[in-house]
Amino acid sequence: MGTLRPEKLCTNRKRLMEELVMGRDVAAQLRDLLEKPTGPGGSWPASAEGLVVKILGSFSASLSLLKCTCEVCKIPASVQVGSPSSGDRRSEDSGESSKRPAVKERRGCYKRRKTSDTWMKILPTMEDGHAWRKYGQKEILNAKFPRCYFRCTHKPDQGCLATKQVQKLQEEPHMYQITFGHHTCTNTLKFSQHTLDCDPIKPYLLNFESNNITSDQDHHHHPSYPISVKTECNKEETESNFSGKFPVVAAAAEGEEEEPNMWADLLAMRSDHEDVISSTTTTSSHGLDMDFLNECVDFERDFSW
DNA sequence: ATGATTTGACCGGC
DNA sequence: GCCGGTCAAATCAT
Repeated sequence: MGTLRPEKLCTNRKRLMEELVMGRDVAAQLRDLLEKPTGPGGSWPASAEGLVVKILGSFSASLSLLKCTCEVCKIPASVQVGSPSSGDRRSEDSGESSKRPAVKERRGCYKRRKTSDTWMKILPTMEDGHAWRKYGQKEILNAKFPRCYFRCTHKPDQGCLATKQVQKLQEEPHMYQITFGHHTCTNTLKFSQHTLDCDPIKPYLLNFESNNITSDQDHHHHPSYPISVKTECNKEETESNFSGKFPVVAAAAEGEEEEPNMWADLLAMRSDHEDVISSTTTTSSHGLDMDFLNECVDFERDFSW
């Protein structure tokens, strides 16, 4: 786990909030601007682009700061979970075993993959830009929350063997310990394994700093890094039973209290690029929506870091 | 109807 | 033998 000196952490958080508030204000300005009639040919005034640049710059700085405050660790998966062999034993697993009719013979039906090609991070969001399909959930010894298992949705069509394991941290339920496997599919929506390995946020910083949201690169690097504090489970009654659907989507759909769906509008502005939204995870293009900013502000206000 | 999720069983590594 | 990862039928959601 990375550590940061408390005073530095405090400064970073303050700057983070300043950046986010500024971004929010500029976004509001942009909203007002976009509500006005468009210019000839349906184009937006040049000042809109300036505001967009400002917003992106603000987010870029914020993400940089977040990068410092988030604990992002690179621990070999082989040592990822301190699971001392001691501890309470679960006994229900070996209970009555014939509720299911005639399970077909599965002896030797699969090989457990080596973990050498996996890597673990602790992030505030489950989302990583890939499309995943949940295939299992398991209670883990000495862990309060179950571990969820996901595989790449492109396994059937591209044979991608990537899997990821997501587990809420016991101490910090809004943080997720995520173990990634390597993607072999070509449908990476946001960033490659390598870039994620270096820094989960960096690709977006690069993109932001390009200040060119309509460039062709946007096909693969649109500024929608799903950093969101809305990482709650989709079902309240099963706090640990989150589904594979990314919560940001729900967050965006829940209805904004004060801000319209500006990011949808912004994306629409770039809609001359086909089909940015090509999979379920791209619905997280709302990931940087106003809810996030509002929550950050609320979070800062309510929570003494 | 189809695809996604849930969940108990199965399997392999330690 | 225990524990965690995976399978796959059942169930749910759209």
